[in-house]
Amino acid sequence: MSVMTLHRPAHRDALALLESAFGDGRMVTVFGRCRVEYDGRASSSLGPGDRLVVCKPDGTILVHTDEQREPVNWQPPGCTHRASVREGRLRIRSERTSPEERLDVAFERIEQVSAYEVTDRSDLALTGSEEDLRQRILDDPSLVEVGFEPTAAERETAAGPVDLFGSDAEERPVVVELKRRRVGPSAASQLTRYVAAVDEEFPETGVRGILVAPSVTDRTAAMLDERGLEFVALEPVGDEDTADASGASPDDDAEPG
Amino acid sequence: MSVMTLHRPAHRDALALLESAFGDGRMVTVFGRCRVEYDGRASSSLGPGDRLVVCKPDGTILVHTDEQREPVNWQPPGCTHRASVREGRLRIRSERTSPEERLDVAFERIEQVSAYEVTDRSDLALTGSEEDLRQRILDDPSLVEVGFEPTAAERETAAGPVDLFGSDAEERPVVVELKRRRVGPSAASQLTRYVAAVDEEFPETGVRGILVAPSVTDRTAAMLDERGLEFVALEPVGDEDTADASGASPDDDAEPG
DNA sequence: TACTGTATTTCGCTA
DNA sequence: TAGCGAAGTACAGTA
Repeated sequence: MSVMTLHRPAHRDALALLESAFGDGRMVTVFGRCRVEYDGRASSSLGPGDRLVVCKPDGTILVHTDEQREPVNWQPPGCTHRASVREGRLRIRSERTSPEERLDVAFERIEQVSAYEVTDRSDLALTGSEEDLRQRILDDPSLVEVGFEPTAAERETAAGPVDLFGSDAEERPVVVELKRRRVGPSAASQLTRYVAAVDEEFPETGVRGILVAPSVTDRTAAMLDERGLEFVALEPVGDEDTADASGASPDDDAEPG
Repeated sequence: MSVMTLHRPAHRDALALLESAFGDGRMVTVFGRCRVEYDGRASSSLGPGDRLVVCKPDGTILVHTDEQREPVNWQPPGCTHRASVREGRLRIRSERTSPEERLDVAFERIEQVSAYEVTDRSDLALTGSEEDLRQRILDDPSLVEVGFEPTAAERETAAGPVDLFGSDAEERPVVVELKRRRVGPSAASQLTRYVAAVDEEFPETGVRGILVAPSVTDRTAAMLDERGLEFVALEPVGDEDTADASGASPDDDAEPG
């Protein structure tokens, strides 16, 4: 069966399902009143409350409350889950090494336990990333500046890899830093680091630094200005009127009403 | 009842439960074969597969596969969820404005739908954050350096707020940047920015910059050195042997075997 | 494994 | 609301 569910199970029955599912590679959800203790890179303690706990076959565990996108507690992939019953509580312990981390969830009441057989072969196709912005520029370098000729992407420097490297119409080296959204001071610092490193490679050549992003904050614009760096406004995807609520997208066959 | 669950429901029955739960402020999980389309800050398309979809009453929606801590698709809190049935598929649409974003999940098969009544009043108590590191230093400034006197936390400068600001034994201004874990180049850049800003405030005073963190990468150490910045090794919590598997913690009443 | 940077980052805080 | 920086960030790519 694809889903196995127990409602208000006795702890020992819940335990049996959990152990079976952990052994099987099935995904598990447990909903009930629990406490959570975490110790590792940091430490945390969470008092009693109703939460949804999700255990994935890859060793991920998530503890979700009724709010926020982020789990209140979690363990990343690669952990080992074990279930047990001690002192009238169903416990799930998730551990890993390097770093040494431990998560303990103790249920005093279980409303529901489910185990799911999951199959998912599809990959996510995402557009609008920084990678898309880079491709857009490589397809048409004049978007940055007429005469700009990119010679390398992710070019290594003493300060780390530069998004785009090339030369301008006057053969001066050009360092381009790409951001998919409006940027703050850290992007200006980053570009500064790269330009300084390239400047040591090619002294006296007047290395230019160009930040390409949809927009910059005022303080960042000032920083760029002070340091003789440039800004070009550009987005990962062309002006496609992405958020058009009036026109129906091709694959959107839903109708209101 | 605290949990309401339907197994392999007809779409219209699943729809009824979803609409009721969205109206109620109950949390919902749906497990089944679905496709997902997202459009907003970026765009994505996800082909058919079995996934666990979680809808929270605060407007969060998560689409989880059997792998990774991160949902393959999501929508943050504040969104509006609507369910419908079109062309033989149960659809969940989650929308928000500013930014305009839309997530569509279309189920071709539903294995299980559950609605949960969630109550959670407990707050997470976390230790080991950067804030703890700051408090540790304010309690004993000599951890940074004998003679260091902090005068302000989060002190505003032209480059942004500085973690700790104060003076050394020789009355020189000191800028301290705190990190709870091993740091890379961006932390050095950050400190550089702050020191430059404070240096403009107090010219000719020999403003010092100190990075306080557990450790730094080699490249970062070189950057600090070049710029005349200093490093002090310190962790958010004292050496408490946090990851001690042999000794039982006070609140750990679980026994192996 | 360690280092580096991106992210539909999310989140909290402050002006 | 926008700006700014932290996070138990997670995650991918590379050396």
